[in-house]
Amino acid sequence: MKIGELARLAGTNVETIRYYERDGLLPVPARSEGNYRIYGEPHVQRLFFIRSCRGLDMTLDEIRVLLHFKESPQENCADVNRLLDRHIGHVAQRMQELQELERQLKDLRERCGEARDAAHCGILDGLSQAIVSGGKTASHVLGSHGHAANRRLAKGYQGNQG
Amino acid sequence: MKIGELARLAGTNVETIRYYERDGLLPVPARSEGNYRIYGEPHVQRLFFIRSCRGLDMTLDEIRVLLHFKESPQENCADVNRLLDRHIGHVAQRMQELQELERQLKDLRERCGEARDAAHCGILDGLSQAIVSGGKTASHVLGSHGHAANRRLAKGYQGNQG
DNA sequence: GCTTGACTCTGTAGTCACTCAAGGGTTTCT
DNA sequence: AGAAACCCTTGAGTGACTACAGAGTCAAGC
Repeated sequence: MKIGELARLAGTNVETIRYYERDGLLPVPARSEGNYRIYGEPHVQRLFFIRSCRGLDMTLDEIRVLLHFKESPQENCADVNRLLDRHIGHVAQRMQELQELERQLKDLRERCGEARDAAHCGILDGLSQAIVSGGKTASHVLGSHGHAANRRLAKGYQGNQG
Repeated sequence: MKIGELARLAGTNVETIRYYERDGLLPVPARSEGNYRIYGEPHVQRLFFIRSCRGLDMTLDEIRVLLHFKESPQENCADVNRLLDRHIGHVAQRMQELQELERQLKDLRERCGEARDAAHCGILDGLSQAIVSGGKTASHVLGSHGHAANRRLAKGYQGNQG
């Protein structure tokens, strides 16, 4: 099959597939006479695996490790467990951070229950006083905002400025 | 004061300050004879404000809006409220996503309670079957992983591969 | 006066996981 | 034959920084 069909099957877009190929996650496929990439079932399987892992928020590097284990079935899979455990740890940690964040934001929000002029806005005052003094908690996990790329995935979200 | 002192005060590093200047978040400061940036109290205040907002995971664009309101005290601050409400919504949504993620990861983890060979690893099997078929939930908020930059902030975290 | 070291400057490139666009070639349908 | 749909490569852009190269500045000590 050609790249478009593969993309449809996997629910990705074609640029992503080509990106994975460049990045070494997908093997270089055969080419047709007209220089089109030609994929087979193994590619479908592999792409599904990758997308499945990405759906679990794993990095491409983590996925690379998992793919390695899939390719080497004789190896012990303790490392797979470790990788997953660590990943679960990251997710849990990020959730805690977000909970704290939510608390702080709600605190802040209560400082300005209704609209008045910015000069007396409790929110701006609160931010000015750097009420958020807690030490840098940022782990390897990122904030509540994604990059532009991901942001564009969000059909319902239309930029910040309103 | 010079940029290094400002950085120490705010707990940032100097590149970040110069970045904010380039990006228009910090006003262009005066220069010394030797072409060093010279900052005063207003810069300190402003940088604190920015870092405070960043600590709440706001984007630089969101912060730009807030700074605008700080500069225009006569304006009505209803937009400040809206911005904060929306931000709170994003955080809440991301938390829900992470909860679902955690559930899936733990499910997956249980498929391989103890180490055996990768050929029979329930985790790899699970990932291969694309058990995570739920629709793309990615909102404008991002995954549990940050970029390399953020990752480097995490003193305790040493890369993925182990 | 000279050296050493800490600090600062500009400019550029890299991070992650893609996405988008330009400018062309190929295939398929009518 | 012509149009539409698909595919190709290359390069640039996203956010919020970080890192580095190569140069200049400054204060302290000898």
